[in-house]
Amino acid sequence: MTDPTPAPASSASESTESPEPTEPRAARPSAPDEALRYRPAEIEPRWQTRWAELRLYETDLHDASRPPFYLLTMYDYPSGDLHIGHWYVKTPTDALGRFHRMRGDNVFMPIGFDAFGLPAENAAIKNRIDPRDWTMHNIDVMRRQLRTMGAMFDWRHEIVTADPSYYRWNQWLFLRLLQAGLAYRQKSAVDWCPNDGTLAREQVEGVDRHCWRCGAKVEKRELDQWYLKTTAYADELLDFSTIDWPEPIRIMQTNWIGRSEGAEIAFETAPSDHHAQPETLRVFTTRPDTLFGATFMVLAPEHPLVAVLTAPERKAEVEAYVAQAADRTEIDRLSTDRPKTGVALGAEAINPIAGERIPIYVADYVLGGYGTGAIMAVPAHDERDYDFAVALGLPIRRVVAAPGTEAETPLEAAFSAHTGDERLINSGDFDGLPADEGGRAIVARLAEAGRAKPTVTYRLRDWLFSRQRYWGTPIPIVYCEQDGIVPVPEADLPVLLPDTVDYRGSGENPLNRDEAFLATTCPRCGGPARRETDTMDTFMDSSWYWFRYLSPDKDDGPIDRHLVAAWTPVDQYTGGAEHAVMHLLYSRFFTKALRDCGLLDQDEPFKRLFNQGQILGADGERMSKSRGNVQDPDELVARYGADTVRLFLMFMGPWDQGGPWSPTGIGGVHRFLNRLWSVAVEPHRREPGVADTEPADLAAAGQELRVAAHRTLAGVTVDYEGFRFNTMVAKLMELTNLLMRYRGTAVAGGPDWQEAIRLLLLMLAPAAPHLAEELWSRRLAEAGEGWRSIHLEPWPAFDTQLVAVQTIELPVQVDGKVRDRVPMTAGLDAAEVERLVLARPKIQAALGGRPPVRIVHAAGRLVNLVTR
RNA sequence: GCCGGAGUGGUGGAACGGCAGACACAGCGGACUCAAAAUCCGCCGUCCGCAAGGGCGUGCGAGUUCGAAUCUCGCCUCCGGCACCA
Repeated sequence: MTDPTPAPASSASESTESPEPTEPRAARPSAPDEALRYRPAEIEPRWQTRWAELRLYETDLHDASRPPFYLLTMYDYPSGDLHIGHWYVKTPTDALGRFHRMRGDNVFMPIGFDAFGLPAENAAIKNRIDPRDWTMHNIDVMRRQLRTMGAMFDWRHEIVTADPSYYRWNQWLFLRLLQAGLAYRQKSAVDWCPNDGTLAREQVEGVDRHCWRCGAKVEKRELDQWYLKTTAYADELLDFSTIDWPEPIRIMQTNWIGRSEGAEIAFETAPSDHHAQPETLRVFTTRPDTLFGATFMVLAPEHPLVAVLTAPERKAEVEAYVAQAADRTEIDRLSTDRPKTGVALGAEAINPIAGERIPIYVADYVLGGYGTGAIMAVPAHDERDYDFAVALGLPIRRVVAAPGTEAETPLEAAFSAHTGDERLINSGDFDGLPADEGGRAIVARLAEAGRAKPTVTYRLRDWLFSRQRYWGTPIPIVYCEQDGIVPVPEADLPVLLPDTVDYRGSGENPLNRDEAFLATTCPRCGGPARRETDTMDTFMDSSWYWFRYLSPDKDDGPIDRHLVAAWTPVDQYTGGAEHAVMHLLYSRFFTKALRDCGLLDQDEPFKRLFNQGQILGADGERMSKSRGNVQDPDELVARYGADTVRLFLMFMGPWDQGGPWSPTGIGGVHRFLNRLWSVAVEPHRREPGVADTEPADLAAAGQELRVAAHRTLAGVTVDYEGFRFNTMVAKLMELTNLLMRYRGTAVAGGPDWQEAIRLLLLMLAPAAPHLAEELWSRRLAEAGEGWRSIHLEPWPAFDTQLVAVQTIELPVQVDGKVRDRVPMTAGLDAAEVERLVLARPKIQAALGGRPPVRIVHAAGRLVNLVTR
C-alpha cells in the first residue's frame, strides 16, 4: 500500500551473484527416473492452473455453514514490480489463511491495488506517459507476479481504486460526510511540497521536515482546503478495548491523538494608550495550579491579536519577528534545542486571579495550531517558559514546592516534578493547598466569574484531505458565482477524471488548465460554474476498501450491508507498522464516521492486527530501486521454486522482526524440501555411501516415528495460531530429519511411516501448497484413491496419548547448577523422584557429603537440591 | 529530549522463571565418486584437559529468587516513531 518506491528507473536487476554454490536442477545421474525428482518449475504452474480451474479459492460469501474468516492483507501501490518485501507480507498471510481454511473456516482473502498516487504522476511527468497507462501496465505485471506465490487470493473480488467503479463511491461517501457535517473547507497554512503539492501533517517527516514521498523540503502556503473532522472522534479513537492490536501501535496512536486535560483561562488585556479596548486572551493550560506564577504571556506569531495589541513603537520589531517566523525554515523552528526567541508587544494582560499586570510577548515556541495559540508563561514550572524567561531576563516566581522546600530557594531549572505532595505557595488564599486540589479550586473560583473552564485538547488535527494533484479521485464539488460551494448531486456521479492530461513537466495540477473539465453548470441554478480541481488524498481509498472487496461490482451503492454485517470487522489484518498513525487511524475514523452516517453498524474496522517486520536491503537500508538493493523474487522463484521462497521467508526469523535481506540459508530450506520429497517419493531408497543399519527394535522405531509426528503436529498447530512460522518450519525439518534416518530401513513404508508422511504433508500444505499438493496426489494415486485437493482436507487432530510424555530425563541441580540428568518415568511422586536422584553417584559427588537442606521440585521439569 | 522495540555462538535464530544455543547457514572431517558437483553421515559457544571431567558464558552493573537470557532497578549501544503540544 502506498509504497513510496519511485517509478522504475531503469531495467534493474544485474544478475545477483548468489552465494549458493548449489544448482538445484543440476542433472543427477544417480536419479534414473525423472518423475521421482522434485521439480518446482514443473509442478508449481501446473497446480496453480489446476486450482484456478477448480475455483478452489473462490470464496462463497453466502456460505453460512462455516464460520466466516476475513483475512485482509494491505493492498499495494502498483509501483511496477514486486520485491521480496511483498512476499514477506503476503506468503505467511496466505499460510495463515490456508491453515484457517483447513480448520474449517470459510476464508476470504481478497487482493487489489491502491492505484492512485504520486509515483504515477512523477513517472508521467518524467517519461511523458499517461499515469493511467503507467499504472495499468504495472498492475498487469504485478498480477502475474502475485500469481507465482500460489496464494489463495480470490481474484474475482479484485479492486483497482483508480477505476471509476471504485472512486465513484469515494465521491458518494464524501458527499455523505459533507452532509453529516464531517467535511468542511477552510483556508489555512498547509505544508506544501514543491513537487507533490499539499501534504498532510503525517506526510511530513523528520527533523528537517521533508516530504515523505520525494524528500523535498516542505514550505508553508495558504490555501483553501477540504478537511475531514477526525478530531470529532478523538476520544473514541483512544478506546482500543474492542480490538486486539499490538501494543506499540496502540501507544503510537494514543500519543498521536495526544489528549491533554486542563483548563482554558481568559485573561483581559490592560487598557493602554494605543489600545483602550480590553481584549480577551484565552490560554490553555494543563497546570492551572501555577496561575499565580504566570509572569508573562506569549502569543504564537500567527495569533490574530498580535497585530491588534502591538504598541506603535514596537510595531516594526514585532512585524519583523512575525515575518521571520513565517519564513524561518522549519528546521530552525522545530529544533527543540534552539535558543528561545521572541519580542515584547508593548502590551500587558491582567492575571484574572492575582490581578497582576504582566507583559505580553510573541514567540515562535508557541504553536498557532495547538490549544488557543497563546499561553500563560510560568517559567518556574515549565521548562520552555523557564528558558524564555532566562533568555529575556524575565521574572521567575515559584508557586509550587515540595514539602520542606524553602519557598524562596532560587530555581536552577523549571520545577515540574509531580509526586502529589507538592503544595501551593505565593498563591494568595490558595497557599498550602496540594497542587492538584489548588488547581481545581482556582479553576472553580474563576469559573464562577466565567473566566475559566475545564477543557480537553488534542494534538490530533483534522484530516487535510485535498491534494492539488491530477491522479486521484476528483472531489465532487462545483463553485458557482450565485450559489457558492455546491455538491455534485449523487445522480451525476462519478465526476470522471479526464482521460487525457497535459503535463508540462511540472508538479502543478494539470486539471487547473483543463477547460473541458473545469467548465460545468451549477446543479442548483444551472448557471456557469467551475469544478473543484483538488483531488482526494489516497488515504481515502484505503479507508474503506475492505468493505468494497465484498461487493466490488455493486453499482447501486458503495457497500453491501448484508455482506458487511456478515463479514466485517475484518478478522485478521496484516501489514507493515509504517501505517501506524496514518492508514490505520484513518480507517478507524472512517468506520466510525460511516457508522454515524447510518451506513454501517460497527465501530472498528479490524478486530486483530499483526505487523510483520520490514525486509531491508542487504545494506540494512530500505529497499528501493534507486539504492539498487532490491531483491527480485522472480529470480529466486526461477531458481528454487515458490514453495522454497515462501518457506525461507517464514523460516528466516520471527515474522514481526524483519531484517536485512540475505539469501544465505535459502539453500538449506530448498534441501529440506528435497529431503521431504525424497522420503515421500522414495522411502526405500538409500543414498550411496550410507551404511546399511537396520534399527534393532522395529516396533520401538515405529512408535518413535508416530510419537514424533504427533508431537510435531501439536507444536505446529500452536505455532500457526501464534504466527510463529519460523519454529513451525523448524519442527517440520526435525520430523523430516527423523524420517530420513529411517529411510531405506524396514521402518520405511510401514503404517507408522505412512502416518508420519500423511501428517507431514498436511502440516506443510499451508506453507508450501504446491509441493504438498503434488505429493498428496501421488499418495492418493498410489493408494488407488480418487483425487481430492489437500487444500480441502481438514486439519488433522493429534493423539493426546502419543503427545503425552512417558519418560523423561530430569535435570537435577545442586545449588542451582545442573549436575546430572536422571531418566525416569513421567509422573512419579516427589519422594520417589528424590530417591532416584539421591541414588545417583554424580549427585552424591556434587553434594560432597552435605545433605540438602531443601529440595525444590518443578514437577516433571527439574529438581534443585539446595545445601545452603 | 520523549515514547516504543531489540541486544544470545562466525551468521539467521531457539528457549520467554527451570537442561542456554532447537532448527538452519557458514566452516571442518568423513562416506560415495576415477574426479568434481550433488547427496548422505559426523563435529561445531569459549577456556583448561589426551580423555573423563571441569571453569566461564545470553550488551554492562546491581537486585529479587532454591533457580534469571527471561522479572526489577540503573547504565550502554542499535533500530523505529514523535519532536517546543503549554
